[in-house]
Amino acid sequence: MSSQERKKSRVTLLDVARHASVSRATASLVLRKSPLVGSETRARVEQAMRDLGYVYNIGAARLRVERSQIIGAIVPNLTNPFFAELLSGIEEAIGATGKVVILANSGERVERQSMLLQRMREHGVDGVVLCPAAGTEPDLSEQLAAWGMPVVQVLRHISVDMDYVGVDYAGGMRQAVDYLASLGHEKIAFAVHGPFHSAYRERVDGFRDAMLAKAFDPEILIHLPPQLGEIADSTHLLFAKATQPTAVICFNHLVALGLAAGLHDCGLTIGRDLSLIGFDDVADAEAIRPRLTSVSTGPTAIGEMAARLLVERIANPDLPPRRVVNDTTLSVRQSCGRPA
Amino acid sequence: MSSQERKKSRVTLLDVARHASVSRATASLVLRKSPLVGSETRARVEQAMRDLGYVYNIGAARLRVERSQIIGAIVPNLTNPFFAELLSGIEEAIGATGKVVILANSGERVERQSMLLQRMREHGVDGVVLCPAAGTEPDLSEQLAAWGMPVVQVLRHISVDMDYVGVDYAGGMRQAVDYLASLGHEKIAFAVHGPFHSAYRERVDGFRDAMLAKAFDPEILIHLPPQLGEIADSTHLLFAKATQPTAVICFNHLVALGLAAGLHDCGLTIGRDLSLIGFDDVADAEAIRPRLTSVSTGPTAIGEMAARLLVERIANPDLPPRRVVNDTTLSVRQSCGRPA
DNA sequence: CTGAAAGCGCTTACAG
DNA sequence: CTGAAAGCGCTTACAG
Repeated sequence: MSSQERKKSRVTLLDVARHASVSRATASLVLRKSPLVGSETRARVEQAMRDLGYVYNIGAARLRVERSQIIGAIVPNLTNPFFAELLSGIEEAIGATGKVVILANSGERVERQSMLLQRMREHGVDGVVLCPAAGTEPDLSEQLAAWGMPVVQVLRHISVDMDYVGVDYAGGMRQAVDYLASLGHEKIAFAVHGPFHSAYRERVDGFRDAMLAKAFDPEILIHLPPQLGEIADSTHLLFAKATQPTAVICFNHLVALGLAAGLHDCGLTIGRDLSLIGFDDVADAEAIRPRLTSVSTGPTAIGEMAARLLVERIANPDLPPRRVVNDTTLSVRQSCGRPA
Repeated sequence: MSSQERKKSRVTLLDVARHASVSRATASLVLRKSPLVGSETRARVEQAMRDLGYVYNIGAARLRVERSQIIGAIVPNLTNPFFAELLSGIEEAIGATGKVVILANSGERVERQSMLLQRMREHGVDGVVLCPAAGTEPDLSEQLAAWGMPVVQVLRHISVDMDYVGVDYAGGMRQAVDYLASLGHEKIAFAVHGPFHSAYRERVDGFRDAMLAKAFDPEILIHLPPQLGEIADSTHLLFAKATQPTAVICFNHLVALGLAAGLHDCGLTIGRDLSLIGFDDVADAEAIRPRLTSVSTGPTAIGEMAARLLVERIANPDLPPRRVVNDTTLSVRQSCGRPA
């Protein structure tokens, strides 16, 4: 079928109305399932739609009502399985409402993020779920407000003026530290990496607070490079500080994977020579041996929740800003033992 | 800002035109960077756009020209890191053309996939990149053609009438088998799982052909359950056949991860007691110890290629259907040795 | 280069 | 329940 034929064969609501011998207004009411239309008429119209192969044109409808049924989702890194799970939760929940999600990857770049927001705005998205790129200025929030763009921040926050769905990183750190302390550990390192943002700060602060609460040295922070392969090869950094840790908490799933591999390379046995706790608990925590004890943050559920909040926000723009902070759970598996 | 104020403050092209003392037509030409407009006029119009905070309304434009600048991407499983990388390639390449991608997850369910295609059609997508759910009937292709919907199949194909971008699974199998044979292996198992589709068939057929070419027994197929945890616990199935394999090729990355873990649980050393080859080579092949020798399929590049083909197809609907089949590369690492 | 006009496919009062 | 009409914001000939 050539594109010309296609264009000619476009069936409109008026065609449907004529075929069913009703007015266009009535056909439109049937389309939107209005109770104003009698069931016999409705059936006739629906039959006409089938007969003619009618396709609803949301774009045209949108021009009248100010609602596109499209929402945007911007994440800093699609390749990270953690964000993939987040996205999967967003898509699931948004799809369930009959809407559709435009996906974009900011690649942790602020200018690219601006461009994407602008593009989404031109597409008339009803709102966006945003995991702000590291370095995003707080005043982005004012711009978005000036645009009248409903947004919910997810996992990272830049402003208290916008909805936020995230996780209780401090609580997670406490769970990890308390658990290690119960095993007898006192010299606990926190292995971090990646760019600086609210979730980074909350994890580090949470770690320090949890350590201080136990009167442990809160300053054993190990800075690791961003790439998976490089992390494994940087495992020696764990032992480069004055204090030799007997346990290490990982910033996230990538750090845990990398260190697990690196420790193996060093000939060290996890759980015996050194205890290891993961964070963010993505599916393959199960695939590491020994199985990785991990603080679970439930990215899928967070994505669903963020989507739900956005839908509410769109329906009711004047709601005060909300914060939803999910609890973490500690999944005890086999990577921690008593200090050597 | 209330939603009412927002509506009132909508700046249209006509406002811009008046502000710049030109006609709406001229303003429209400036918008689309037509060379017909003089540079002085152009500058005045652009200034007016800035002054007024004009936002281009793609939806309205779309109603005139039959092009939404939206494309759809449907994958069977977002959570699988392999598909996340694919998607990342698609998003990247589509974004580079200024278009936007609507993402959806079929969850490997055919009816859901139909619903998603219909929904995307109502949104007027210019085309879709589809990784068809297992069980998709070939006649979906006819329906899509009747719709006049440009589509490129990716990774899995259901019809020769539509563009396809995939990987040379048979070639990959040959690489794996030949490599193992060069190490002295003859009893090689293929560990499969998941639903049936073209990529499944091509891998299995490719495995058999490669084995037959070496005059090895081509029938050591091990069927594993779909979930990561269950795979590890099913490792004993490798040894339940009459012939005990000395090496196993994994259907994909999940199988490789699961079996690596399971073999560890059985007290077996990979590369010494049993050789293991992965397939699909996602990032964490590096995180397994020993490092996993793997057949790389490059999902990101495939996503980019599929996006590029779709853009071409949209521009030129009458092109004959094309097939792009990427070569795999064998990444030799440390999980294979000589037979025990 | 510009202006006036038609039209894309829908929704929404409004009068019947 | 129905019909006629206006309008959402843009693009596209067309005549100047």
